[in-house]
Amino acid sequence: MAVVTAPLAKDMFDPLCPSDLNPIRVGDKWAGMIVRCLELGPARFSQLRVPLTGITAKVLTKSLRALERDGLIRRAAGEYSLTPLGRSLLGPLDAACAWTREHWDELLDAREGLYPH
Amino acid sequence: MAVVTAPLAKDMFDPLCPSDLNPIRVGDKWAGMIVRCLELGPARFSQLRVPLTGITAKVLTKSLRALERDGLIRRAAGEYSLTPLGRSLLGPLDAACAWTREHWDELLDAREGLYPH
DNA sequence: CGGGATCCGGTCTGATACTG
DNA sequence: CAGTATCAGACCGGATCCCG
Repeated sequence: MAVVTAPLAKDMFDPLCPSDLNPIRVGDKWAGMIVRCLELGPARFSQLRVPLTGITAKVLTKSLRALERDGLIRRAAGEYSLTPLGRSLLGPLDAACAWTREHWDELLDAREGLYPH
Repeated sequence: MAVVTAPLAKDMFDPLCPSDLNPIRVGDKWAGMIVRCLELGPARFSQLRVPLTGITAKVLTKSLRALERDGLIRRAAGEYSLTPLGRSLLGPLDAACAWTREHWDELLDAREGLYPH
């Protein structure tokens, strides 16, 4: 796969999205988004910080280390990329995202009243 | 679906299984297992405690409340059961379980050395 | 039986400062 | 640039006791 040199979009993820509603998660809070970012190609630390709005260096470091420890990503020459194992995770991750998109309104309805207006 | 009167098995889940290795999760630590239990039919509080080895009443209560709040389970007449939304979650949950089974040895290898012997 | 109240130790988080 | 160190506060699951 070719290296993507285009910068990752700032609005790749909606920081206002109440993603805590999603009952399906991959790793910690950020792991799923990190995998999504790396799906497009290797990226550097500071590149990853752009779409992951509001993440601190410490937390990003911790998430990256956890993913590395679990064999899902690899670090080489200052760039992070998915391992084959990490890439294989994209399948179930897509399934989870599809489910969430499909049932998003039901999830919101279930919590209706908890988020007035 | 008929009500399952047979008790849930004590060894439905392996308490020694290092399930923290699984990068895909549904809700909190227990939510996935609870959904699995209810897949077989409605169950009561004390029935659920049997396969969920070691769970305390407080934690089970909290998990059940969270699942109820999110519209995945419903409580009626002292029995918990899956809602249609909760049942629809079984698809992606199966996909996640399949991925984990398929890559379990790779996950263990990745952490090799962290668990000596 | 089905929880609620309380306490506690560990973890996670954010902010800030510092470094190779 | 790519982190590490540190500290304070929030949050977490687990244990224990209690209650209708």
